[in-house]
Amino acid sequence: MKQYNLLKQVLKEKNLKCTPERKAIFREVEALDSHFDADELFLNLHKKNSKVSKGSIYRTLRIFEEAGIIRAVVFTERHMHYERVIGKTHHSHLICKRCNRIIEFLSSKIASGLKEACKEHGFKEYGHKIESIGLCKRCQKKK
Amino acid sequence: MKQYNLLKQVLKEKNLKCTPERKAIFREVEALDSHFDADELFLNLHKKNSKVSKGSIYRTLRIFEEAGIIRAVVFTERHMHYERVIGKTHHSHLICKRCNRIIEFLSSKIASGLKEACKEHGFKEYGHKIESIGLCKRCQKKK
DNA sequence: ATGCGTGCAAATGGTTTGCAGTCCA
DNA sequence: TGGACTGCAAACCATTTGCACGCAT
Repeated sequence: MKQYNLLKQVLKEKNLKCTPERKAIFREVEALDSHFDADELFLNLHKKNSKVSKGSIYRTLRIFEEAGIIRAVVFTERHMHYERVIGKTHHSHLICKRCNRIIEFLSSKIASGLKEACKEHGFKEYGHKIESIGLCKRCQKKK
Repeated sequence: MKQYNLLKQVLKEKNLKCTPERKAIFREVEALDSHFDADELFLNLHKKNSKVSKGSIYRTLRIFEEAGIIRAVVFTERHMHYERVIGKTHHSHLICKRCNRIIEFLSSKIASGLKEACKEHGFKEYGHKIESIGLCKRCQKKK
């Protein structure tokens, strides 16, 4: 028994259908607490015998992103990464260039600074990403 | 007579050669005040009869990015965008989802919030990107 | 001289798309 | 029932790479 209420609501708003494939992807996204990409999703789903095609995954991820269920985040490599938005606090990222580790953090200063800027420019914000690139503590010591 | 001192210094540090192609790309990057992508660079250079190949442009952009001369910024579309870092203040972006306009802004609150977070996690920052996605003033009125 | 850098073109690979069949609503 | 979805595979397209030649050092 799963809570697909949110999913159904989102899909209904956009006049889209609630298919088993979309449910499976939604379930998997909910289960993942860290960042993920299309390929991970594909592999995870296949391990669980939900054989959703790559095409459908890409199509669905776009829908979920537009609906604000997930957001695109890191682009160190050449493909897209996502993270769930729903049920997570809005945080920023420190990304280690060496080991690719991602440290999440919260900052009220940054949040309020951003809010001020939006107000000043009459900008209506949907979401944001804040990413610092550098070396994590561990990797600094490595040389 | 151009100032290639910075370029030469950067290249020497990495044991790389200062070729006419790299000079041309550097000159073009200096001339551009707004964001750009590899293709724009390619077209601009060809208009000016500097026939640098796409391959070399991509190779050079990577070098420049690693050297901190430029940085990668917006990814609304499926290809990479860059902006010059040298000679520009460190700013953040408000990106309009509808018209793709980019508003640059500065915030000391955000800067200090980031600095705090780095300190707290022992993170050595090389650079960061701060991007808000939403609707600009003009596009909000459009409907 | 010599080996790094370039142009060119072919290869890559994540993502998109067209199509025919399937299946929610 | 009928249009929306899916799987599949081909198409896309920005970026990367291999190679032989050319030039900076």
